[in-house]
Amino acid sequence: MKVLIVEDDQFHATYLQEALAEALPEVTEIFHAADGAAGEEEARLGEIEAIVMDLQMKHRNGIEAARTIWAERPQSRILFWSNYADDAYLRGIAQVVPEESAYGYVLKTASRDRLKLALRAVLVEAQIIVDREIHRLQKRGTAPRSRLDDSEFDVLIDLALGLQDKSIAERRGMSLRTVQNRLLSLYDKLGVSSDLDEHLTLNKRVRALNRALATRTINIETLEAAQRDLKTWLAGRR
Amino acid sequence: MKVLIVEDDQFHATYLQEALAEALPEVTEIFHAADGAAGEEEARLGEIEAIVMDLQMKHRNGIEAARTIWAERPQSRILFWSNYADDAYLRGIAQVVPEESAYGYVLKTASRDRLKLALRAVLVEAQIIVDREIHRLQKRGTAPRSRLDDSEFDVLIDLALGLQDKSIAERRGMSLRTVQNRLLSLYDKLGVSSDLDEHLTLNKRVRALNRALATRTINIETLEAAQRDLKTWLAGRR
DNA sequence: AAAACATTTGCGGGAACCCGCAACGGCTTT
DNA sequence: AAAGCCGTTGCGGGTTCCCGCAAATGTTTT
Repeated sequence: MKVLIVEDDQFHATYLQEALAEALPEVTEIFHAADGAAGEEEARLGEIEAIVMDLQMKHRNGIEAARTIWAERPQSRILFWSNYADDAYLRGIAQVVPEESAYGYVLKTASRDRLKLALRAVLVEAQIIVDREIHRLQKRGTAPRSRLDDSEFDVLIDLALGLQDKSIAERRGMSLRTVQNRLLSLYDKLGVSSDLDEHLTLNKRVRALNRALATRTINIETLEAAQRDLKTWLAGRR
Repeated sequence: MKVLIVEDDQFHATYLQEALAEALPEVTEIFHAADGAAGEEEARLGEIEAIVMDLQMKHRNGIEAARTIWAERPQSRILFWSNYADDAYLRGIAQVVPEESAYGYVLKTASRDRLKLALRAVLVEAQIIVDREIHRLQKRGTAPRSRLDDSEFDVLIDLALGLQDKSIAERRGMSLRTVQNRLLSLYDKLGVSSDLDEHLTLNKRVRALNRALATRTINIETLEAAQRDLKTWLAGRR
């Protein structure tokens, strides 16, 4: 079996390599790429369908790389290995993972045993496994009071890019007032006006973005990717 | 000479330890702490004045730890060792570094030689040394078109927290209109309306925060720290 | 099929925001 | 001292935003 490691930190890459050798004796070859673009290339050339992928990398991040890899070989198994338990990453992955594939999400702080377990479960057994840590990120009470649904999330993205209500309505095919309804529930779920002093009225729009970042509902990579999407949408609209 | 390493990633900590041993034979003892709070404690108990500090750590980040360490022993030399070339970090450090101390900023991607050089320059020679990488973060044209001055930066922080014009004016002791002038120059410097489609009008407030994040002028740690500052200001205002 | 409930949409109004214009300092130049 | 420059402040008006109210439409329950 061939496995590809996509990871830009040298230490973590060698650690992974060792764990991989210990956990999966059936592995015959280990390839290594240091960023997303190189990872896509390696996977294509080597016809590799078992991949361990770091998420935050310089030029092209792990989710984007995964998207093109899965587009070419939907049955690829990918284990994401990340520093952070950001809900934003999980959401990004959920949007690109095809039906017939397997994936996993392990934190870099996980024990070696747990990593080895995940390696076997995803790469060999083609199971889906997600670190439980991610589901309880209640640190400092900074969790949204209830999970955003997809349409709310879309509006949040557009808000975060700086679009105004009218443009969001046009882009998402809703009426102006419906967009505003979504915003209201966003403000509620993100806890925009709950914390801090109650006599202090805030700019809800900005505060919503602030809270979304603080709760790790979105992160900077999300924003950068969303901006690229917006650009292609704008280009196709004329 | 005693040196303290504050770093929560085990691999990076041992790598640092090796580099330290190679670069500085005069080092007699190496201490290690895995997060900011523990680092402050170690420095206090061990009376250590030569420190290598990671910036992004779970609970208490490197800048906050540095602030309390420097408050207790202003002559401490601290070498910051970070994954990212964010202007936000440098600005944060510049705000807490006392006159009589030395510090440095090295990226984790720097070569071992450069790291060793920085270790000697800061910890032994008490020089100030900053990785040049930070000053040219023009990647994808995402640099502010001109550097923000301190008062603009203050307003940016307040904007990012979600304060509205009136509250910013009160907090910073300016008139409403002056706050708005600052905002205008912020919008200009951050390139709020330049990119994307020119027929698309944006919500400037949110877009400003978006751009400030994209250009690494501020980051999530900045926001979290700023929010704590705001809370104490609110508490002291009644 | 009727009733109960949820979601979408339009209308309207008060508040906040963006920003041009002009007056008023304070500071430097001549 | 006069003139010129720059940051600050007030005023006013056009836009956008936030959101209550109520009608229309869609969905589930009985």
